[in-house]
Amino acid sequence: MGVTIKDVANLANVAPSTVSRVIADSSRISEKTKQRVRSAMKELGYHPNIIARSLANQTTEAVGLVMPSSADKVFQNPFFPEVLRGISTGAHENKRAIYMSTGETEEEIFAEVVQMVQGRRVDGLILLYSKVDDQVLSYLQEQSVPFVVIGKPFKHSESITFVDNDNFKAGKEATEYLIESGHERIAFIGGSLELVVTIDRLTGYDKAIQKANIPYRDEYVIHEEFLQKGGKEAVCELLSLKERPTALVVADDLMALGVLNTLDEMGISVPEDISIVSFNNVLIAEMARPALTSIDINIFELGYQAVRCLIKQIETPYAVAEQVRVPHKMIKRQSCKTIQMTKR
Amino acid sequence: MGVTIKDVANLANVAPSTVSRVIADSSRISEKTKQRVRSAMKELGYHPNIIARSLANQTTEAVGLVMPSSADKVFQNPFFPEVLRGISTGAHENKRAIYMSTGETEEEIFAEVVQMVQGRRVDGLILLYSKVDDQVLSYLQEQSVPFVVIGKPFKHSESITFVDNDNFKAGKEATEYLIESGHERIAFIGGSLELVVTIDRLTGYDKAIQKANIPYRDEYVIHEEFLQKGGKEAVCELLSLKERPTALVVADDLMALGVLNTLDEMGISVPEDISIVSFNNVLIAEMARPALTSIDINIFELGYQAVRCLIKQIETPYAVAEQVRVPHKMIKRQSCKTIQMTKR
DNA sequence: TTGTACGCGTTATCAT
DNA sequence: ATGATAACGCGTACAA
Repeated sequence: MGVTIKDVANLANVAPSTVSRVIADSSRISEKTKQRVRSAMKELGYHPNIIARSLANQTTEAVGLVMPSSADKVFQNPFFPEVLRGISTGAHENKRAIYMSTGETEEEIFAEVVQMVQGRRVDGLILLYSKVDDQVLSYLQEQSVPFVVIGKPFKHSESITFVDNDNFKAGKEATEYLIESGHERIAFIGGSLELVVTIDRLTGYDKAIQKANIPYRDEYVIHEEFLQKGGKEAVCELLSLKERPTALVVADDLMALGVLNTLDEMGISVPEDISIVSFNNVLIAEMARPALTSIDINIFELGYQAVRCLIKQIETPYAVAEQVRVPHKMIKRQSCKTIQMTKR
Repeated sequence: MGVTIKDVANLANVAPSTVSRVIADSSRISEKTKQRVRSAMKELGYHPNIIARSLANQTTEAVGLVMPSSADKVFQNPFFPEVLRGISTGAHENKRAIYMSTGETEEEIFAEVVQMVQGRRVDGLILLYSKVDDQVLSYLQEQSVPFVVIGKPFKHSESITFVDNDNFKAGKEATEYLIESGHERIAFIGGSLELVVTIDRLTGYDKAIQKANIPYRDEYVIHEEFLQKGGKEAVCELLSLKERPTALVVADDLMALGVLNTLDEMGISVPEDISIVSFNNVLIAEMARPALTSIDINIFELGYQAVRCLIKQIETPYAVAEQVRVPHKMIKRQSCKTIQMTKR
């Protein structure tokens, strides 16, 4: 079918190996021969067969992306397109292709990862999630395949390369901001406790209220999915309490949007009655009414840095694990209000 | 390094070709041998090298995705994650992997496509956009590589397999709905005229007002980017007119959100002062306040059907081009209002 | 039913 | 500086 290295070799009157060297721009080939070979390549419309090259030199120039298991729901969250954009940019700068997992259940995804790795389809992988007891992660570790986690691994994080925000600090700052604004009845609406990001932000929240001598209340901490539906359900729970919170720390913008709309339906206004700080600062945070005060976690950079780390790992085997902290920043908008201090 | 077909053959005391046949579950191998080989594979932890397989049988079991050139902006639109979800689901059902382009400029993307195709990295491609005079499309046609366009190709659409909505009809219906609600001063805010989808919806709009004997006004037709920023700019233009429109057909939910917020800032209320119908019905259409009346174009299905068509094309060479129309449906919400008829 | 031998397109090693 | 040849791991026509 296609034109191969042999065809080029014939036309240029050289050996196939010479053509190969010209492709690699080897310094041991005379400039004259290079010219001849190159014009032969052009004339024939030659393009190297990447598959054959991969087989010969055991490298693919491709990185694998492992999506979270609930792929159907996950794409609804703007986090993923944005992190994908960062990854895409990084991959492109490093001339790497992207290979995506398509599985939906955990088992399917695991099988795909094994395929990618053992099938030598990719040189390394990026995990777009981080959860407790992940078999994919264990597998990659024992195979010693280069990989990077976006988010902090639950265990052995010292020996794993990961890119993450300081979610503890972010959670703490969000909460402190509300405390400084005079709030004391502050609730936390987070995602699943299986996700390390939830744990970190919650711990930060905890630390902040503790530091301010505000008692921790179990009924003020709610866990739902990272979607607006989760936000809705959380609000219903919280508003049924005797002592309603005056402020909410919501672990995701999309959830916060659900919260916003539910509160609106119930005639509770933000920020007059309830203040909200959320996380991620995706587009909708700005577009919401009122616009949401949100912690910008620089999602693009998470993806971009993940690729950088991965390439580094691929190119320098036995490199030590690297931990990258992407800085966050609170973007203040209209969803928070200072209230009267109740004591002292 | 890894364990190969030969290792398995040795352990099972058979020839490598026998192992290969067991993998393919050939009917010409005795059940007894199969068992023996399989247990050998298990014992050694064997996994086929997909790269080698690809080289041998000239197939990759992977499909390539070509993103639009302005990758940075494009991911902000919820259209893409959703179509990606459809593609991902379809690919998974067909046991195909996904390769994504990472280039940003048109030239980069073109080079990548050539790599994918000539490098035999993919068996076929899906174009996630459709624009006038696309060199990628021309290239794929002349190479006779299986490919599917999401959206309608501008030229030669009969000979190209594509998956699209009936955007003409959708544009017409949206406009007719407003006309039936008593509106006559109806503006159209669309994306770039380079995009076929814009052309189709605009033509539908045109047809509808023509049919209703409403004169076409140049100043009522505006083209901006498919983002909320575009929506904002469009509104400013329209509201500076002497005769302000009473209704808007906005070609994208995200733009509509921009429109909504801009109108809000200017103290113009929706739907009391201006009615809006938009397209795509992504999550934010529902979450916007007021919730947007939007034409649901079934984005997931666009992606899903695209994969189906592509696989079909890959598996049956020389198949005729197929055109799939994904049905749309208007979702009525709170952004439209019936107004007093002015004449007759 | 199973084995032998060659080809897929490239790179790498060893000659020259 | 260049050529011949052997891998890379698998599929398959042909032989047995």
